[in-house]
Amino acid sequence: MVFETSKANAILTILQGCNNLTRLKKIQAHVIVNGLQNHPAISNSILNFCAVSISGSLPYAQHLFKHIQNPQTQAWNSIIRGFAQSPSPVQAIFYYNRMLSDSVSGPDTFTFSFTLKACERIKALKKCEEVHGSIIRTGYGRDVVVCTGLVRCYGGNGCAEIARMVFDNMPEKDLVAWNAMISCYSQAGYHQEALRIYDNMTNENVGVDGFTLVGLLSSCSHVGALNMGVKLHRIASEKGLLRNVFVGNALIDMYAKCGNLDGALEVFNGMPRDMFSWNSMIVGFGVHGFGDEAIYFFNQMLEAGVRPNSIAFLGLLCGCSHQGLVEEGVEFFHQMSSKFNVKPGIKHFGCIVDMYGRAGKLEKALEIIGDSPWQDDPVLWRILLSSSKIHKNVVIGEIAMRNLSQLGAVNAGDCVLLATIYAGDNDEQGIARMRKLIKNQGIKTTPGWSWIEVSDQVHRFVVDDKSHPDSGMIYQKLEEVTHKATMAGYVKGKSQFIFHGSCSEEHSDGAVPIDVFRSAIMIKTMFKPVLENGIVGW
DNA sequence: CTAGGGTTAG
Repeated sequence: MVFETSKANAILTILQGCNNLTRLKKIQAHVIVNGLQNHPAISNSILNFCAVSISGSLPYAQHLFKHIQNPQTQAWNSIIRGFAQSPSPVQAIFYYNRMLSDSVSGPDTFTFSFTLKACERIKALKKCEEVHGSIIRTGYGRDVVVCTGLVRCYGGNGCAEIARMVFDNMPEKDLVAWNAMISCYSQAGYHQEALRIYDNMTNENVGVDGFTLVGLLSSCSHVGALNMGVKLHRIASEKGLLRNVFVGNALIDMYAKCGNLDGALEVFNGMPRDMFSWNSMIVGFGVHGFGDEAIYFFNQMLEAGVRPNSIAFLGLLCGCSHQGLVEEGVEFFHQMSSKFNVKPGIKHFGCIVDMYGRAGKLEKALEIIGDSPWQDDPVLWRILLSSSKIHKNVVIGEIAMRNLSQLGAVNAGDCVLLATIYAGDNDEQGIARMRKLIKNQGIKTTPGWSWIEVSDQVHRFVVDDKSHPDSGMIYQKLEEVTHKATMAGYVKGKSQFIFHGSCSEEHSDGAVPIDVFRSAIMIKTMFKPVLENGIVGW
């Protein structure tokens, strides 16, 4: 077929600047008038626009595709790519299947990339494996981009080990490939591995960019690797990446999770902000018990014109709960749905139950559970049970336990909690009942663990852990710290009150000397598993 | 000249 080159080129230029469907259809009419509807570059360009562009139309792309007699690889790629990024990625896989079975055009690197994207999004592990086979058979197994797609696809399907194998077998790895491996580990929760990848990549001269830092920082937040985080902060600063919102947000979150709220604030002040930035600040202050600050940032966010979502409220309510700001918490809880159109989830109810519970308003807490759509979930009852323990309330404690029992959700921690309540009431029979319950039902305890970062290494440990070579020295130091804290007013078993500095009868004035606060944080960290399982003295 | 990698809750 012969086409008029000058006209075809003119139309192609116009097509490149096209940004909406109505205009495209006008150009298309022009194409037909000039007999260019079968010009390969033009028909591909039109199809690609409809399939891929945000202002295109996938149904229309499908319609066009149907009328192509022998679709070439590029046409298949357009339609597969379009569906891979659409709300229904399965369709991309249907087209891929049809391409392999019906078409003479074979898949290329683009086909595999787009198909893998679809597999990743719909979690089609079987298909991913099958595509992997085709990739190897067709000789694309050494392509960096295709392999990066495989790494992501396996990673997103919960197969981090296989992702790692694909990664290790790549003949050459560029920065994007390294970043994909890091974020794969980070998102799968293999934080130590993510950080270790960074050590390997520094030897390879591929450099570091914002993507690298975001993945690594996210892992630092999760394992509390503050020293490492600070090191990454310095790199971000050197590379001029502090005004990158993704990097900034990851830094804010890292500092906040590690308890360095000043550090979080410093980053926050020097960058453009989005919803993530505000949420990280609110949640950061909230989970560390700074309710006033959480409220302050919440209000600032509203002033900045950012609409709060459910996470913002989670941080806010958590802060109110931990600081004992009951009135404020209740007010925000109501405003959630009435003013901001955010539906409270189970965790928001959990905050409110916890808030009333800590404040000693156990009947109110019970009422909230009754009014919530989550009476069939053990979580709220368990919060009520631990509130009952704080306030030594046998009646409500037993109600909570009865509900847990009816749900078949009783665990060892629950029994310990109720037993502690009985102990406060000198109810020997009650204690014995709980002891028996644990024994008879064979309810297992999962040991809690904690961690501490020494230079760049994060050490994990459990209760009574003696596995560390320096364990003798460690326990000696712990003894020393505990002694100092006790001298300053720390009471064993009451650390959660000291930690939050308010809302308890023992420390009702809320005035806690700063060194006690620091020690309490250390003790809280070191005894975290003990406190959470409530095993002390059991 | 159509590819691949990013943050908050749990």
